[in-house]
Amino acid sequence: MTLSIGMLARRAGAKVQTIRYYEQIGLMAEPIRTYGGQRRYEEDAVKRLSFIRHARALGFSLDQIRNLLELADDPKRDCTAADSIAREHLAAVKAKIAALNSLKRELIRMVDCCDGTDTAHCRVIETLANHDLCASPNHEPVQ
Amino acid sequence: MTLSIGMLARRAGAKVQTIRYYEQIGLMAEPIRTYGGQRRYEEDAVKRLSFIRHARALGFSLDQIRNLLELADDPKRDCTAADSIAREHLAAVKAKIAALNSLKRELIRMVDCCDGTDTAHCRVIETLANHDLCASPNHEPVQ
DNA sequence: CTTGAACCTACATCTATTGTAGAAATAAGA
DNA sequence: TCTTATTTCTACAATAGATGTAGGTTCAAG
Ligand SMILES: [Zn+2]
Ligand SMILES: [Zn+2]
Ligand SMILES: [Zn+2]
Ligand SMILES: [Zn+2]
Repeated sequence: MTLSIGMLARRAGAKVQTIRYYEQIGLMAEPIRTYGGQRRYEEDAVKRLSFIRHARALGFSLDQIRNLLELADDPKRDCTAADSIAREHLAAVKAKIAALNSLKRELIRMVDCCDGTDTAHCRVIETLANHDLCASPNHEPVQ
Repeated sequence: MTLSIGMLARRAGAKVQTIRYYEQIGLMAEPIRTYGGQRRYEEDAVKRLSFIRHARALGFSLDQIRNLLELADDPKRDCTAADSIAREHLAAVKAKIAALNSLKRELIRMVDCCDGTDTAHCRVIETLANHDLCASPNHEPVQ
């Protein structure tokens, strides 16, 4: 029993286009085709795609996922490499949280300090026009 | 005294390409040109570009910035609209922090639970392959 | 055999830049 | 005035990770 791309999409929680995109960038293997040229997938494609979607939901990049899949395909291998990809991602998530918390504090200050009259005296506009009104000496890039 | 695009870039902390891009999408006005076709900016371009870069550093989207600039150009206007753009952005930042904190907890669990033998028994790989091993019932998209 | 749903490829779009190539302009020094 | 190094110009491509569209084909059920 093989699956059409639409059935695979439903089984793994992905869009059809996304599956074709993953195939295009070499993350999913090219499946067999019907005589008419439509893709037909085996059961293991569901596993692989679910792995990818779950890892995406947890914020891993497609490049990290590519590496994790390669490691997972080699079951006897020491898992240090896999763990360090996760730790690297965790570190990135922590850094992003820190940067966003800094933004959050600054935005709260802006919003709270505005007495809400006209834009000529709006604290939001003033702060954006003048970094000296910010509390933090600089802003880390968020993405 | 007018400024070349490179001088403007240095004054406002932007890349030359970025300035041309902002002009292309209508965020910066088209400046006058020399006979040879090079851009020459007035002093107010520094202000406008600095505003944009500062707002970007605080995470506002170019669309939000476009609206903020339009509001700022009309000083007698009630600043409610400006404030609500900031509040909307603040809400998005808070939501992103919450989603990232959820990811962080899950990643810590994965990393901490792995006893680090081979990939066949790696908790990181296992968790990515099976959402049932996750603590949270679902993962909010982060971006 | 018909028909509607699903599928195909190829391309465009989104955000916010950044990089490149090849040509032209400018500013400073000789 | 001439040379030369730096800057600027346009146009296009690339980045990440999908998603949307157009126009055409295939599949499966009745
Ligand atoms: Zn205000
Ligand atoms: Zn600031
Ligand atoms: Zn492990
Ligand atoms: Zn999960």
